[in-house]
Amino acid sequence: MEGVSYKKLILKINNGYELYEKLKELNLIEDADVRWWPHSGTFEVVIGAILTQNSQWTKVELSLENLRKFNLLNLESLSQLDVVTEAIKPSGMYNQKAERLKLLSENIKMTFGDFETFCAEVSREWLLEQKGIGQESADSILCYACKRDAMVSDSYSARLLNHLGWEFSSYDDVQSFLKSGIDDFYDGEKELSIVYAQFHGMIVEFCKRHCKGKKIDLELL
DNA sequence: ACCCAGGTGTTTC
DNA sequence: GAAACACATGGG
Repeated sequence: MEGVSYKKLILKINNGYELYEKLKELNLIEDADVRWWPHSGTFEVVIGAILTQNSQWTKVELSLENLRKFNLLNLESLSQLDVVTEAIKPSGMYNQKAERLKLLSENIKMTFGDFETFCAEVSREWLLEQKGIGQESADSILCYACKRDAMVSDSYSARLLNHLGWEFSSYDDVQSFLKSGIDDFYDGEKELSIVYAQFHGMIVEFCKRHCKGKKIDLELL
């Protein structure tokens, strides 16, 4: 294939909804995979949200495979610190993460009893009180495990928006921008929670392909 | 040998 | 508050 020429254009994005529409044109996620995060709606998402912190998703998949192999993907088994630590080594920072998974699973059991009740009743505030769960992980869990209307922001979102000419100083600011316009212009075809879920998914998929560190190729936008 | 990856908590100014 | 650091592995 000779000289694929990309058309470079200065993209003017005024709010989150315009970015959402732009990304949608690129077919970054499969239609069938409605919520994008693997095994959305299951406890595995909660574990993945911790494991993926500052590590590559491909490594998280290895850790999740190990956990699955030893039947550790459940609230009861995560208390077994030693085996869990061993299983999640591929995704790094395993001592911290294993300790935090143990604490989190124990607190979920103590406060909600089971995962279904947790999903139905947990609040963002409760999640933020847990050691090892910050704003991004809290929103990821709400959005992809509990299927709530939560817009996840992350370093990819900030980086992408930076390259589009926007600067933000906090997680909240980036999140607000991403949500801006969506309530007003959204046509109601799908649930809002799925719009948010896919929006963040598309940002990640786009950046995984076109953003490396501080570099980014916006040719495709 | 360096920088990075679907962050968070702690310490220090 | 913000800035610096630890956490830890494996790929480019």
